Amino acid sequence: MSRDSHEVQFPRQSGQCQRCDRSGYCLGQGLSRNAIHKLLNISASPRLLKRGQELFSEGAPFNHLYAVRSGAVKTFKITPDGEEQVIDFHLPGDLIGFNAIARGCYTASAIALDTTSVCAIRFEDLTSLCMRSALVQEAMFKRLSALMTREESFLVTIGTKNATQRLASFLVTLSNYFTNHGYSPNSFTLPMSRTDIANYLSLAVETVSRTLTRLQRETIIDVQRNAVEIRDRERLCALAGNAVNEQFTADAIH
Amino acid sequence: MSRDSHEVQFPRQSGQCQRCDRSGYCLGQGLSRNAIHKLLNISASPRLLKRGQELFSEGAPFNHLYAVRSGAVKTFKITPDGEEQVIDFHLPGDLIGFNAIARGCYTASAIALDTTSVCAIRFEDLTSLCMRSALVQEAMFKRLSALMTREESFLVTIGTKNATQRLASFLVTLSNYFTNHGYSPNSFTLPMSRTDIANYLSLAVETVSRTLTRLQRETIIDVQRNAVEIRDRERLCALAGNAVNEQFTADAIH
DNA sequence: CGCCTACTTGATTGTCGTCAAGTGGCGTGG
DNA sequence: CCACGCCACTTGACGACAATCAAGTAGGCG
Repeated sequence: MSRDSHEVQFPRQSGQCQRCDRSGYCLGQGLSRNAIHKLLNISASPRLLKRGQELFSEGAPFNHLYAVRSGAVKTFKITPDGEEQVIDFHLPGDLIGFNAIARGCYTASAIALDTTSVCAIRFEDLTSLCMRSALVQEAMFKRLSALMTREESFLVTIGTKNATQRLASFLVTLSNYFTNHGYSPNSFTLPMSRTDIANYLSLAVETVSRTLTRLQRETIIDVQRNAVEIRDRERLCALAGNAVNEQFTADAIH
Repeated sequence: MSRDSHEVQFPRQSGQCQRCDRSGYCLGQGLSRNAIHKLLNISASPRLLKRGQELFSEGAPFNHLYAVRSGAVKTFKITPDGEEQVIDFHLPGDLIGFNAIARGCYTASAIALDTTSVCAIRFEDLTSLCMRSALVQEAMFKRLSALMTREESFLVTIGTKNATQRLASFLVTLSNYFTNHGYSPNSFTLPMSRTDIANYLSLAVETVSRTLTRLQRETIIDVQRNAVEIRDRERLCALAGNAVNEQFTADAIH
């Protein structure tokens, strides 16, 4: 890192992976205790980011993957006309930076949406660990594959769904994440702004706002600022899935 | 393969990778001669598909990656409402099936758009090769990463560009592919139908047709059936990139 | 208290999807 | 060999959904 001026330096915390409550999780579930221990030897120290602080920027040389421990991160690109295109949101348990492997430099910028703690994992170390542990290698391939699958289905979402369905999918995805991580499925806080959501879902901010309002009027959700409550999971999922019938939308307009 | 009834059987050809004119290429450039030879030992026999024949189908158990040797393949999903969503087109040199690693079954179906020859690569063999060769492992990671980057930028295309820009991007991408593979950059044949293009670019068939016509009227391209000729690469790239000025579109309408 | 930013709400426009009617190439069968 | 029918594609008319433009509201922070 000493010469890596493109990446922001953060104060080192005392704890290592051993102290992390997600010990080993960041490289994939299904790893044996043994594999986790091997892993621990290569893990770098955690870093703390304040809201709005940059983790890495597009084009910067790639050396580390980052595992999100807490908080939230968005990755994004700036299009030639100066618009921000949000690529993805990353929550605890996510690993960021895989895109950079091929080119050797990050293909997007990453900033913290909130106070965030990340573990830097030297990619060089990780690949050498993969050479020694078939389990870790398998976990890496699986993780990369899962990310591709995720992007692929997101692509289908953007390509085929309308604004309401996109928002619904987005909320359901978030809810599922929170459920899987032991939080309340039906009541959570959006770590990102409306503009971020809009840029992520390829919609205008106004459309996001209007659609959320409509979902609220339909008593499907309740939104107070960034606090979301899912009131009718049934209907939300129906919309997210593939609502063929759009009467809802028609009704909701009036 | 004996129990793999979900995958279509094709007559085995006499040649192995040794006879393939793309020897070793399928697992990534940058591999040493040595690595390629290791690779050759694990490569399975090539298969021949006729136009419209299925290589694998969504949900079938995953055992093989497929390297396209010649021809063209499309991967697609069927949405709940019965529509076909084209995920990607695959040309010679491409490796198909990475998405399946995580779940253990294919996440999309694949069919040949034309007479096509593919090499089946047993994933199990490939991972074990990765354990023995750091070069192959690196190539695999890079390839997966490159695929993610590609999907990511395609996502930006779908999310931010209009019909004209999407078509232009599509044509430029194809042209670049042909250029990189030693074919004419400005004159090629589309292996896929208008409907496939539409499903891929998330547009209506009619829009694809209209837009191609418009590009032709503007003397940017020339389309005769599936034969495409790029007449004004300059303007096509301008449209594909990020044409801020849309006068072209305005003009072309009349 | 006041400014600034984030968000909301309304009015209008435009792009693209849908519906509908052609056109043309190609294979099949008489 | 021609006629027919099928399918892929084209072209036109219309309407809908979401973007844009514009104004207004409400928190958060100095």
